[in-house]
Amino acid sequence: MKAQLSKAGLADRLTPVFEAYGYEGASLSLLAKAAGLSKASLYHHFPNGKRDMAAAVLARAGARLQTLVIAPLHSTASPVERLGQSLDGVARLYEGDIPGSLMNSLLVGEGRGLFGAIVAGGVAAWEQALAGVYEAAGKPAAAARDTARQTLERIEGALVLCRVEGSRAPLEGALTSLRGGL
Amino acid sequence: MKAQLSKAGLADRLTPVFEAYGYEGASLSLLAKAAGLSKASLYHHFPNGKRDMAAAVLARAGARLQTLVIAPLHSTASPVERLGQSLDGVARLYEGDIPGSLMNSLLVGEGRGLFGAIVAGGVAAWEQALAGVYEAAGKPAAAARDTARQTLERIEGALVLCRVEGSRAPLEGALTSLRGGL
DNA sequence: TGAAACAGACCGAACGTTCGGTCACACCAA
DNA sequence: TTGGTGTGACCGAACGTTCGGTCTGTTTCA
Repeated sequence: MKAQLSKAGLADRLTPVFEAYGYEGASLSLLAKAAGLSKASLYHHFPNGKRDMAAAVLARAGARLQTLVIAPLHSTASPVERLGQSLDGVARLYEGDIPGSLMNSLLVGEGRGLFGAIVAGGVAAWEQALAGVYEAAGKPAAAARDTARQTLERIEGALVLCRVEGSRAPLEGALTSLRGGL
Repeated sequence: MKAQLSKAGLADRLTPVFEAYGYEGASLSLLAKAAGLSKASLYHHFPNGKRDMAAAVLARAGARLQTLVIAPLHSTASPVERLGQSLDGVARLYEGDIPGSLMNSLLVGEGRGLFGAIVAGGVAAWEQALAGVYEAAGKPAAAARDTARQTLERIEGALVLCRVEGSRAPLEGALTSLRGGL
């Protein structure tokens, strides 16, 4: 038998654990249970252990960010449509009843030294793409950068508030509000 | 010797550890080193261990939030001045080269179940006080609530970006921008 | 002298990790 | 068609380490 679960599928199963518990909080026991495998089997797929698992999860999240959120910003549609599709992508990227930001959780504690640079790269790409759309919508370059930064702040802040309130409402509210911002 | 360090002073020393590492990541070794005490001595001050320490740190942070950020919102000054003083308080509350949100770090993993309700209470009080100022500034009640929510999102989001970028700049930028929002 | 403050040594449990080995299946010569 | 061999997926059990937490004191000062 070749593989009951692909590496990507495995990463998908591990994602919610890292998202909810952070790098240090995601114990091998929790990860094994989420994967439906033993700890030893996890090492068969990720020879370098937890670091490898988190890296795979982060790579998967980066790919999803790229396709769901950033790619729509570069499409040929009108700026308003591009922003709308990208925000739809955000809603799909952060799914679930209590959405959590992997980027946020993974940067608590030890994870910051390990994955900080990767996360920073993804965020920078997102911010730049957003600024491009706002500029295409007619804003001066400096104002477009400011608006892009504000958009990121509001999305990430809303995700924090989602965890505080234990609800999806803050994210949905922020997205609705942001859609009207252009 | 009665006490080389008061409980509040001790909590202040423990704060950066919880802030940077979260609840699970903050090990007793790290906490003891930060306090300048042995693990056994920490248990003298906090009989219930890590839970007590985190609770003390959180209580201290709540008190600082109250005096630095929320109290100014309730003063007799003009709405614009009240907001300005409160944002100054935010800058002082989140000090340091790479400011971190204790509320955010502490809600990753196990901490959410332990302290989620306390944090949610503090945030709700902050949001309500903000909405009061925006309403006093002439906004309709619904719009005031929306603006208050947005302000919180931007501050918390900026703190996330501070950790991503390893810099204090996002917070300062957001505060400057928010000051101009009234 | 009595009590508070503190620390070294220690505990069972859980941590991340590794090892030895089982199992199901693909492949191939007889 | 069959039996032997190879291989990748998988797991139980254990590794050494560190975890949160406790015990038995010694020091310090009113």
